[in-house]
Amino acid sequence: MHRVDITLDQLRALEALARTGTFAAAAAALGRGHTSVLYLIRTLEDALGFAVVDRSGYRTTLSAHGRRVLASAREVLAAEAELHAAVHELRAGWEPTLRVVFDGIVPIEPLLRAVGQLARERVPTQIDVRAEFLAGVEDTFVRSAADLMIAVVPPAVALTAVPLPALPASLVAHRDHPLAHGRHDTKALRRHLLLTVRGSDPRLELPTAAIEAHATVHLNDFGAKRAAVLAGIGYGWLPDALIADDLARGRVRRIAWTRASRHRFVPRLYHRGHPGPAARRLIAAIA
Amino acid sequence: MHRVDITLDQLRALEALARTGTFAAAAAALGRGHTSVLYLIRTLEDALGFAVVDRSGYRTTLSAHGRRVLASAREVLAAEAELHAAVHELRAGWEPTLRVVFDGIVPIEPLLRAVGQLARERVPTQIDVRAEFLAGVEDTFVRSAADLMIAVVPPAVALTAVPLPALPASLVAHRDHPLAHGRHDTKALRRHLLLTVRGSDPRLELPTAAIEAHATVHLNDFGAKRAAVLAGIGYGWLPDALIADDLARGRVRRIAWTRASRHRFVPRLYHRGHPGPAARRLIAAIA
DNA sequence: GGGGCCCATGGACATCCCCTACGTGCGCGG
DNA sequence: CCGCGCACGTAGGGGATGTCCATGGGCCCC
Repeated sequence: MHRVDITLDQLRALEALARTGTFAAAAAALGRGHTSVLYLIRTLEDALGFAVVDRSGYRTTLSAHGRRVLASAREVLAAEAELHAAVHELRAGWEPTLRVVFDGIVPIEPLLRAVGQLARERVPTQIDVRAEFLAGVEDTFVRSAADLMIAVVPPAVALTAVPLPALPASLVAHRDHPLAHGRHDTKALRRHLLLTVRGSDPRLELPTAAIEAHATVHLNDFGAKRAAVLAGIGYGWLPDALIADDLARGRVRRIAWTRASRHRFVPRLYHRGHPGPAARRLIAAIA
Repeated sequence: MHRVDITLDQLRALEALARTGTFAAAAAALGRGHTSVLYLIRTLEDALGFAVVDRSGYRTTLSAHGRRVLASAREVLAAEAELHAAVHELRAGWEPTLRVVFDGIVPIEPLLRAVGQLARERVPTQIDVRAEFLAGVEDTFVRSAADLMIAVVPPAVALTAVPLPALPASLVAHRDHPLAHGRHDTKALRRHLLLTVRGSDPRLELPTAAIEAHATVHLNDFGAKRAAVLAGIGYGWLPDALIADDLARGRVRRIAWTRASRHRFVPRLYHRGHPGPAARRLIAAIA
């Protein structure tokens, strides 16, 4: 039976032999004596079970089998080159992984654009981006030991923060909802269904925190919340960016509450002490 | 400076270590003593320039760098597995390459379907399909030492042939062409422009071979020839499959020639003495 | 506290890999 | 036609390399 081990050295020898055409030139390209290449090719053929060079003529050429093996060998060597490139970048200081968790309430385009840019530059860093909502952001940030976080809820752990553009939000209801027209006080609001995302956090300091509505519905994300508002199920805070169209077409209306019908979420970009190069690039691109 | 060599053995050790979790189990999976794995990982770290396992705890785990390297290592090992698979198939008798040249006049679907099927089965054979026309088919067949050929012109070299369904063709002209209406003899045809593909071959035994028209135009393929006919430039033979729609809509008409206005091209599948498995599969699928 | 794992080190040793030296076959030019 | 250059190939030796055995020590769990 054949030996089944294949060595990268053997594949490199095959590649050099195919590229240069002769054993001697291949050996020169690899920086070794030509007998070394002879040995490598011979042991490669031993492992493969068939010849890769045609020795029938007085000058050797690659056999058809050899050319087929060469094609696969180049794949392996290309993968090895990728590994080397990644290793080189890692040695230059790039962090191997970068986990980002962000609040789905913020516009996603700047973040994705920056991530795409990094990926296009073949940075070795594996970037893992995850969307959560409100308090869920910090939960997964600490649970998965993430590096960056874009959160609206101020986190409990100590982190350095970079403020991002504020997100105006409005307290809205469907136009057919009783609260959609006229002016209402807190007592009036309390009689209707308040929609929140994942149990809105007191740290948000929303004006509605004191309402303690008769009934509250906790939804998973703002998309579901918007759908619920559009269905007339209840009322609640929604970011203006999400309902600009709905407001313009009159499908939903701001509630004229005696306290406030507008609020500004202030998302912040949080990171730990000393971000790596990829994290710095991402921070610079977002902030 | 670090050594820059990386060995497949080292990558295999890293992969086994990541998969099993401990040096001892990795060694067992690789069928060697655990010190061998220790050695491989140590020399790998030496080559990389950074640690791949985190030895700070009392149980070792992969470091973040190690996980990143592992991802690239798996790519290399996957490429190696591909190579092994190809080698295994080649040893089982599959030919490394299969060159097919066919006449563009024949319908291409059955051939492409068979090629796609082979490719889907991850056959190691590199399949190279090339379209030519008439005599050009045999030219490239002998020049590129191809294995299979679907030709309409009978080849000069001795090959075993498999007949394929005949391709009816018609002698046609545009409806506004003088030959499109009425009955014409050979002398009448000779006064008009005969369109041919790549200097039609006498071996085709077309009835028009004796015409020796006043002027003949040699085109590169039947697509161009159909376009020339539709433009009213001349008349000539076109396969019915190509002009079925044109005939139905009356854009082109069969020429009522006193000799014949229809012809049957008989394509044949030619191959050399002993086709390999991939060639046999292709022959069976087409014929 | 002891048994069971596991990592780690050191030394021995067989194998492997590469080199030097030399031989052979072929084409080419004087 | 015969040497010369080039390229492939073999033989043998020696140093590097990879693997194993034996041993030690740390930590968890019972």
